[in-house]
This record gives sequence, structure tokens and C-alpha cells, in this order.
Amino acid sequence: MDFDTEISKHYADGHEIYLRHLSVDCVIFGFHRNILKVLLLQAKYAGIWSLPGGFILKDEHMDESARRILKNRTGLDNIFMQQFHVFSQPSRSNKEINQQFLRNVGIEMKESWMFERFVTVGYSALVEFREVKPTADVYSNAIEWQDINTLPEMILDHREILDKALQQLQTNLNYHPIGYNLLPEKFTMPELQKLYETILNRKLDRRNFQRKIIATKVLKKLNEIKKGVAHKAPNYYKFDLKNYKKALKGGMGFEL
Amino acid sequence: MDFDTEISKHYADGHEIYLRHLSVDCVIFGFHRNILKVLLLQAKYAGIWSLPGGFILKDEHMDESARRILKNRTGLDNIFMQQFHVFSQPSRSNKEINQQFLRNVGIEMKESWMFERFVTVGYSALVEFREVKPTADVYSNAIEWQDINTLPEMILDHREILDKALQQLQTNLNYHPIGYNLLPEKFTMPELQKLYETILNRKLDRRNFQRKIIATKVLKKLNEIKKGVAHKAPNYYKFDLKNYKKALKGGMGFEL
DNA sequence: TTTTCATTGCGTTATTTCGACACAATGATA
DNA sequence: TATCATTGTGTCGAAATAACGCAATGAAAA
Repeated sequence: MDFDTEISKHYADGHEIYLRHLSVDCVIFGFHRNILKVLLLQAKYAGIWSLPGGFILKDEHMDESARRILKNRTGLDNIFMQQFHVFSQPSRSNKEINQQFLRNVGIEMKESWMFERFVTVGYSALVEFREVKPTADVYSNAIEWQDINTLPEMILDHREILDKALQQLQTNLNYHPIGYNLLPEKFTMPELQKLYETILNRKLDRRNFQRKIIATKVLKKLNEIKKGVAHKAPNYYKFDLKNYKKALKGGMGFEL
Repeated sequence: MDFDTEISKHYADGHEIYLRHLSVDCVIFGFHRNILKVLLLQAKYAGIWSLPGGFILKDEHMDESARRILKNRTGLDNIFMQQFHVFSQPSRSNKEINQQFLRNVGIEMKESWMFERFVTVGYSALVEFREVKPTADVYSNAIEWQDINTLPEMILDHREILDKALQQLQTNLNYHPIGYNLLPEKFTMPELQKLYETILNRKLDRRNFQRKIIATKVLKKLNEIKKGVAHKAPNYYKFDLKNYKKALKGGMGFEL
């Protein structure tokens, strides 16, 4: 099936396989070179950016929809995802944008389920930057990691969705461990701290941070030291998955 | 319009004014005689209980839908409501229940938007028990406050929704003030404490509780003492609305 | 009228946690 | 061999927390 046919079919008959009025948008966070990043798509023709999103199959839990979208855009499986908010402004409609898009493809369509109002559920995921193979969908000509601090203009309310995800991430940071998916298998204490500082957007005391994070027992110190660094080489750590998951569920009385 | 006609119209044409596949369910908490209560509806004919719910008008924000439902069931306006979770199991469908209901009314219908799968968004509210005028909807023959500890059997996943709301309430308790809508205008310290203990489901030290809650400055001590109680009479307090709202937004670094 | 007693308001103390900082160790680079 | 930015560990006073003491209150009982 060629591109045009696929598009046309999606707009004409998509409501036969997807639920109307409902979509999922994913905020996929990564961490690279000490910068927090988000995976964004650039729409064909219009060039504006958007969150990776999709629709809900008629017999699919929305958690599955989110996982499916994540898998399609990153190749990643088995990542913890969390719904964080529902966005339901009545004005959330892509009608003009969609029609413009179709015209660019060479399709004229008066009515489509895609033109109607959509309520979207925001899902967030934290993934390891280097394991992601960014893959654009058919409506986009690019998919890229964008720095959280230099975000491009985004479609509709996607910037608001992203901000909400970020805010939720900051709030959760104090009560749930972070980093298992964001960092490589083994990492140093300064790297972990930088991750926390980036998300919280403030400096933390190096020594107090270490003391507290170790008190949570989610870390395992490895008998291995980073090499090739100027100055004192830091130790490697990895997550103790058992305690990590325990802390994920029960919280960890942890205040930075 | 009589009852049957209204029902029939809702099932046949409701999708013209409401969004398909989407609903709102409200968990409305009250507090009376030191017991946490939830407002539930009892379905006609079947007799099973459910949360007050409804649908989303085509041009309505879901927050508005939730407020509209709250207003219709309680008469209350201007109450803070919060979405807390989306429930989207594909099996969330009322088909058989709805058809049985229609048969009881004397209507036979093969197809209806109401038979299809629904994704529901849970909203929670805390209201003052004595100000509520419980008003059943047309599908129910009763609306009642139920004790949180002796809940009747509930339809579909409504029990799960309620539990999630309760859990969220417990989690939030440490970071946001509670009680402004749950308690009468003026109340005593033991009453407030009992509210907290009920929600958290554990005992708190009387003296430490008082010290901490006063430290948050959300209370105003009144020059008035409760009368007619055996033993020492407690003082009345009311909420300092200004500080209360401030604490609602910013949190209040408050750990019980 | 006096005593009883459950409960309230206010206070004390020991322990734990937190924030801020000191200092020696490290190891590539100069 | 000296330099130096960075890491690992430790200290200490301040602040927060948990546990508990005791006198005051006022209706009910004696």
C-alpha cells in the first residue's frame, strides 16, 4: 500500500478500527550529554513539531496503545509508562491542519473522523537515549531528540502536554526512584546527580545527594572505576532492581 | 417528556450531543459522624450501585462535565474537582446491563452508542456532607451516602475507580490541605484529626498533629468553645482561606 | 456540693534527619 | 614530580520529628 492510499484510508475508514474522539500522546524523555531530551516528530509539509501519538484500537487498553506507539517510534519494549493527564479542551481539533495536510498529499475530503474533536491522554516514558532507534511515522518527515531547554514550536496544545509531563516528573522525583531507564546499565554518582539536577532544574549538594540516594538502597556499588577521566575517577554503580522496584511501588521517603 | 421517551432518546440519539466512547465518573467524598462516605447511586431494576457519572457534551471540557454531574447530584457548585485516572479496559462495556435495563423499561434496541465500549475519566471531589442534597438521576431509584468501610457491590469497575480515588486522596494528604469542603465552617481540632485519621486509616498522635497543622497556618483559632460535651470542651477553628489556597497550590511540606 | 474522669491544651525531651562544610585521596595533565 | 579539578568520606550544629508528661476543663457521677 503506497503512502497516499494509506493516508486516505486512515482518514476515511480509521474510525472502523480506532475509537473516535480519543488519542494518546507520549512524552518520551531521554538523557544525553547531561541534557534532558524529548523525542519529537516533525510533520510533513507544515514542518511543525508534535509529540509521538496515535489512536486506540477498538479492543485495546490505552496502556497498550501507548506501548505500541513507543515501540513504533523507538523500537523499545517493556518500558514503564504512566498516564499523567487528560487534555480535553473542546478546541482540541485538527480540522484545518488535517485538511491542509490532505491537500498537500493531493486528497480532498469533506468529512472525516480525524477532523472531529479529540480528547487525548498523556503518557510519559523514560528511556535510555542510546537504545532508541527513532523512527518517524508516515505523517512526519523527521523524528528527533530535542533539548528540553530549546524546544521548537509545537502543534496544538502539545507544549502544554509536555510541560505537564515535566512537572509530574519533578513532583514524582521525590517519592520514586528515577534513572533505571534513563541511564546506561552502569553509571557514576555524578551522572546520576546530574540527571536529578537537570530534572529538578537546580543544584544539589554532592555529598548530601550521595548520602541520601545510598540510604534508599536502590543502588549497588560496583568494583569498577571509570577510566580515562582527568582527576579522580568516580566509581561505577548500577541499580539494584529488586529494591528499585520496591521503591517504585511503595515510595521511598526521599526528599531532595 | 416522560421517562420512557427520555430514555429511548438517550440511547437512540445521545451520540448526537455527547462524545462517543467517553464518560466521566465522580467519586464524591463526604465526612459525617467521623466516617468517610461516598455518594452512590442505585440502579433501577438491577439494584446494583454505581458512581455518579455522565457523558461529555460535544463542546464541553471534561472538567465541566464533571462539575455538571456534581451539580446535578448534589446541588453543589464551585467545588474543586480533580481528574485522577483514566480507566480504559476494553471490557468496560455496559451492553448487557444496558439492554437488560431497556427491556425492563419496555424498550427493545439492537444498536446504541451506549452499548459500545467506554473509556471513563475518574474525577474526585470533597464536599460538605450537610450541604449536599442528594438527587438521583433518571436511571436510578436511589442515591445514598455509603460508608467507605461497608461498600455495597458496585457495577463494572466502579469499585476499582473508587479505590483509586481513595488512594490518591491518601497520597495527596501529605502535600495539600484537606478539609475545607469536608468539614463544616467551624470545627474542632479532634474533628479535623479524625478526618485525617480516617483517610489515612491510622492513628496520629494528638499533640504532634496539632502542632504540625498549626504550623501550616491554614487554620484560624476562634474565640469559641464547643458546648455540651462531656469532659473538657475543645476550641473551634476555621480555615484561613487565604493560606489554605496558597497551600493548595504550593504544597505545604507537611508530613504526618 | 464534691469527686471522678475522659479529654483538651500546652510543654519537654531524646532521637533522627538535614544542610553546610572540611579534608584527604585520586590520577591524568602539565 | 607538582598541579589541580574532582571524588569519597566524615563532622557538626540546626531543625524536624516522635514519644511522652501534666495541669486544666467541665459534664457526669457520687
